Parts: sequence; structure tokens; C-alpha cells
Amino acid sequence: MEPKKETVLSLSPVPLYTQIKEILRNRILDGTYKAHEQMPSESELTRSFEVSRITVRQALGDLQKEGLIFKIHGKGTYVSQPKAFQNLGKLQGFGEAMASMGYETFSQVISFKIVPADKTVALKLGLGENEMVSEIRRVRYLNRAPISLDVTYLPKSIGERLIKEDLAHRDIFLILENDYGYSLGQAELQIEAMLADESLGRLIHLQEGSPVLRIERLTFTTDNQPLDFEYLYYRGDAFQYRLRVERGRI
Amino acid sequence: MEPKKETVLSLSPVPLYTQIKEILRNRILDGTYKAHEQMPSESELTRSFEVSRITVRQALGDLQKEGLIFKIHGKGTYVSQPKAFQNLGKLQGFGEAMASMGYETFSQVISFKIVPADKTVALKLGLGENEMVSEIRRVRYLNRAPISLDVTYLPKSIGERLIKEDLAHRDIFLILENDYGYSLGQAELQIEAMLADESLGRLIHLQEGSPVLRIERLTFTTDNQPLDFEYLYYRGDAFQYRLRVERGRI
DNA sequence: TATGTTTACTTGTTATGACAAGATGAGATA
DNA sequence: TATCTCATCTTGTCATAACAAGTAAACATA
Repeated sequence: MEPKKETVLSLSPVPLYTQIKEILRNRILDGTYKAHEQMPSESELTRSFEVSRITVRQALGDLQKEGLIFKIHGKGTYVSQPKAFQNLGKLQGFGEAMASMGYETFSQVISFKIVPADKTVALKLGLGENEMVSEIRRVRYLNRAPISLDVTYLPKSIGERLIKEDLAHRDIFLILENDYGYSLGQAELQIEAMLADESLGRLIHLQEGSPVLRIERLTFTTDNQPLDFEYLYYRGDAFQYRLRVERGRI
Repeated sequence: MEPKKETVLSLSPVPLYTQIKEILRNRILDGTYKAHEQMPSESELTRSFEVSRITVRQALGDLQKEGLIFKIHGKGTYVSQPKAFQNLGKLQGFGEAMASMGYETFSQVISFKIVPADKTVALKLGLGENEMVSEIRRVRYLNRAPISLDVTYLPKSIGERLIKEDLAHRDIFLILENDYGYSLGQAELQIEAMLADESLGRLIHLQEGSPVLRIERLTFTTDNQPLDFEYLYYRGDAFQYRLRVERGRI
């Protein structure tokens, strides 16, 4: 059968394989390709998108890294089944943790600003009071429902590099580690319960006065330099923070 | 400078890029390429291994996925800082933690019962559904203000011994360790936000509908036997749960 | 019928070639 | 001196091409 041809914007500054990856990701999420079903073969995708096989393979490889699909040599490419719940107290980014359980997540970047650090942020990151920092606000989605608001503060120089990254689909932790070479060590968390106000409620689809888990997280490099400071606001009804801790001897 | 040529066994059933990956990995581990130093460029590797660039890139890409190296567009490929050792956010009892910060605490024992385990408790402690367990309800005070309700479940035999202990001033954790000789290892926590109902509000002096931090904590011995299962309800306005977690190696 | 064999699919590996785009220092220019 | 341009390094993207190797079903043979 003649595959239908699809058009990708080759003028766009976005790489071809990224565009194809997005299209395929959407088809998996909207159910065009269902769990455990076979995806179109590489040669079919090559024909329908009118790109080379190398480009198709790069798109599929990325989706495989994200855990959305898996391949069987000689048979084909298949859509992954989301896995059951089970957990750990490792320091993980949200997307990382959910992806390892087979859940689909993405983030919506609400704002990306360079702002002077307030007292708390300056203290946490070890900066002067009015030094500039990057502030990134993201709403996190789990299975297409909003689940949290993340407010991330990073030193200006690092934040600036993130502007061109795909924050919608990649964890900041992973970018810092795998792309920028930072080695993440410990994190300090503070967890408390609070009530959603109107603006938070609007962002994560909660009524004012609903319970929210508020987490402050300061992440250090293995050299013990503070690197990333975040406020995380999780919907109390939809999320449980799970972790394992050990009995310290120190 | 003329790069030295290297030989790879092209007859081997192992793919070329895998062999190159192993060689490079060894050089990173044995210090030939040191942390934060630049690796040879792709074209250098292409010449020295006498393979195509695509093969070199596949090897480097895999090492990047493993976190051993990272790349900077336009600059080069660098060796990552090796990640530090193992985990542990510290597992502490409440009194223990507060005392170490100089706060005064005590507990009021609300009830001490021997009851049949419900489904959750039986599952967590690894018991049969209607086996008997000890249930201890305590209100915790910090500087004379109530701050949390703790509901503790222990196997019946252990709980019975606790009846004669001074639970008002001593942590159960410390009694288990110092008096009974149990060695506590990991704990699993689940943390979520909820609203206080009337009876909880009365116990910890909160209005109905106030935010509360609800924690489920299952503590294991170092032999990985579940020992102690607790529900902790903390006043959202008066308490922050703090912990440190570490970034685990894959 | 039972057992190989061929064939036609799939993904995996590798080569060669080309241009884009980021980084950086040397050299030209104001 | 300060700034801009450019040459030249780097990695990133994409094309075409070929063969290897795993899978499975159709087919041929004993």
C-alpha cells in the first residue's frame, strides 16, 4: 500500500528528527499507535515523511530513550506499556521518575525570566542579594492532567543555556548531568502541606483551598556547590511523594 | 600531529562501536582521559581507530547516555566528573531529630491497643490479614504545642513490650535499637497533603479543613524485615519535613 | 506429517559525503 | 586600544548506500 506523504517544515530551525519525534509522540499519546502495537517500520516512516532512514532512526532512538517505544531486532518497533507503581528515594527529576515507571509526562513552560535573586534564593544558591538568576516556571503534566507547578532558580549563566533546550520533554536534572557535565550529589528537601490559592489553583486545576504539597528542594553538585533551587507545588489529590531513606550512623 | 593507529578486531562478532566504546570507557576509568579534560575529537578518533565518523559517534553517544562523558557543541567532548558514592537520607525519629536541633518535645499516648491488622497494615508488615498487631496513637508536642498525630503499628510481640516503656519521652526508634537490639535499615515513605477532619483537628488543635501533611512510613531492619508501620499527620502550618537524598548511580 | 530451506520482511551496523552551527583565536580595522 | 571579521577548529544534522542479522511464514523435501 502506498503510504501517505507527510510534510515537515524543512525551513524551520528545528531539526527534522525532532519534528518527526514530536509527531510520533503525539500519535502515541493520542492513541493512534496503541500500547503493545507495532509502529510503522522504519522504511514506511522513511517513505511517508520523505526523509532518510538515518533521520527516522534518530527520532525513534530518542523516543526509545524516553521509554515510549521499544524495538525488537528483526521484528519491529512497538509502543511501550505504562508500568505499575513502585518507588524509590533516589534524587530524581519528576519526568525521570515518572518515565522510569512508564508514565508519560511533559511540561509547559509558563515563564522564563532573568530576575534578581530574592533573599531566600540568594541564600540557598550562595549568591549576593541582587545577583541575577534564571527563574523558570513550569506546569508538569502526568497523563495529560496538570499535577504540579515547578519554580526553578538557577545561576544566570546556567539558566541562559537552558533557554534553547527542550524543557517540555527533558528534565533539567538530566540536561545538567548529561549535556552540561554537572555531577549532582545531594539534595535538601523541605516538605510541607498548604492550601492552594487562586492563582496556583488556576494553573494546576484545583479549587482554592485544596490541599497542596509544597516542596523546597536545593540540589548540590558532588562538590557540594548549590546548583538548583526549586519550589514544587503538587496537587495533594493526585500525587504521593515516595522515597526510601536509610538509617544514618554518622 | 599524526594520531597513532589502533587496531580493532573486525572479525569479532561484537560491533565495532561497542569495541571502541569499551576501549574509551577503560581509558576514562583508568585515568588516561581525566575528569573535566577534553577527549580526542571525533575526527581524531576516526583516524586513530580507522573507522567512520558515524561509528565513533555511536560509541560516544552511548558513553554520553551512560553519563561518562558530555559534549559541548562547537567545543568538544569532555569526561564527566565521576559520581559520588551511595545514598542515605537520614532516618530519624521525630524526637531524635528535634532534640538534635535543641527543641523540647514530648508525646502524649492517646491509646494503646492490640487489634487485628487491617489489609494495609497486614500487607505492609508482612502479616496475615487478621493477625494481631499493636496500635499506638500519640500526639507529639513541640515546645508544648501539639504538632502531629502518630499512629504506629508493630507486630504484637514487640508492641507488648513497649507498654511498660516511657513513650512520653523516648522515641520508639531508639527503644527498638538501644533496648531491644533491632538494627534499623531503610524506610519507605509516602508523603501527601490532605485536609484535617474534625477529629484530627481536635487532637492537634487545628480547624477542620486546615492543611495537613500525611506520611506513611514503613521501616525495615537491616535484614530487610518490615518492623514498624506508621501514619504521621503533621500540622501543615507548624512543621516542615526536611531530608537529604542523594543522587543514585544508575 | 514432520522437517528443513528459501524468501521477504524487520532492525542493526558501517561507510562516505556534505553542509550547518557553535566556539575561539588570529588578524584586520577603526 | 578596542572591536570586528574571518579562518578553522569543534559537534550537529541529513543524505545515499550497502550488507549483516534476527524473525517468521511460505514453500519444498524427506
